[in-house]
Amino acid sequence: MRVLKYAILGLLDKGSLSGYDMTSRFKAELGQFWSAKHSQIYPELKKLTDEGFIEFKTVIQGSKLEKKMYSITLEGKRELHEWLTAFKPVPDTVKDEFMLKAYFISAMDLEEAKALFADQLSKRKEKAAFLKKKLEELKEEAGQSISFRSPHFGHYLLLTRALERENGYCSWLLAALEMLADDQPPA
Amino acid sequence: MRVLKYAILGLLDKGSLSGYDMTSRFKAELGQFWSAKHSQIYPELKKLTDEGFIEFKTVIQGSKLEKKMYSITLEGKRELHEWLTAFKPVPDTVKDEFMLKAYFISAMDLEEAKALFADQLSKRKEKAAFLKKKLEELKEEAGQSISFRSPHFGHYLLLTRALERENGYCSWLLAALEMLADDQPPA
DNA sequence: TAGTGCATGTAACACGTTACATGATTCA
DNA sequence: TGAATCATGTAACGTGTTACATGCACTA
Repeated sequence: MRVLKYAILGLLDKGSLSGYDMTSRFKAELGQFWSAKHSQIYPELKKLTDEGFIEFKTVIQGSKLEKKMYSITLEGKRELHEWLTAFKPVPDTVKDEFMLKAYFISAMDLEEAKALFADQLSKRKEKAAFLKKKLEELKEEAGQSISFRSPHFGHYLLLTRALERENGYCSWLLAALEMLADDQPPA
Repeated sequence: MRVLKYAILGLLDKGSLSGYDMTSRFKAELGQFWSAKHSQIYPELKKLTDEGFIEFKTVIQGSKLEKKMYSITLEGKRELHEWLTAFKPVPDTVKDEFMLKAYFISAMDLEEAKALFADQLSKRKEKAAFLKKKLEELKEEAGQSISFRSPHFGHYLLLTRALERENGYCSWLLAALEMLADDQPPA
């Protein structure tokens, strides 16, 4: 369904960007929920240009370095809007390698399972703390309350969801670790 | 990192299965966190057999229909165990197309955003209800309390995590919808 | 006997990552 | 002047989906 196509259109709808800029965006905030490497972005930009959804102007940076600043066309805006407002089913599978290990927990012994879950909890806690800090920075930057009209609303939604996701994972890991701690070894 | 390889080894560690059986498992419980189509499974089974991690016996079903019952080798068990107990970093990106739309919310008008979020909430609620029912069925089937020693523990972990995941998504959607409802249109 | 499910496989294509390849700019 | 960052592209490979292809078993 070419989601990268829409990710690019959405980014360009907020303003002109180079391919390099997009790569950076995927590494930053947006990266919690979508990402792509430059090797995938550049060919997609070419394709979208050919299809007429975006266009570019070559800009000289410094004295020689060329970069292509892309912007969205009217056709592109229409295409983006159509995707945005379309209802889609919830995906059946959201892949999670750690949960696959959890499903196979019976192939580990108790101490190994405890170590695995404890490691995961510490890493998830760290990520949650990082996201919490990001959210506090955003709230400070945005000043008063963030609402639908705020230019930061999209970013706010992203961060609150990512934080909720990590916190939920931590709660579950903690509950699982408690069950492991309660284990009664067979006599 | 060939995660499908380990998913297959993990499934076979619990008992012999045909390729068809594995496809069914991915459609059922395990499918919340990992899945693969038969077109990907069959070549992987061949590869794992060549590598010596699994082996098969051809069984006749009925009078003619042949099926290959795979089982894990000692080498395969060692390989599985190594993967299971290895600590890995939390992935930077867990892709979520809906969250990409949420990030681009400013390209929609208020009514469109409300409709999109309301649709997603109703679908997520439905999925949460389905998972809750599955969890209750498991608890009933397992009888007394489920612990590390229970053969259902892996399944229990999977279901509780999947349910927590959907419930968390619902809470966030509800909070977002409240913010959209509170919108003060500019005079 | 027709439809659904069981059972296995390959081919073509789409999506994604790693590696290869090059060069300019900025700042310490 | 060396390192990090800006900037763009292609090639090879790995993963994942859809479509093509076939045939048996069960049951309504």
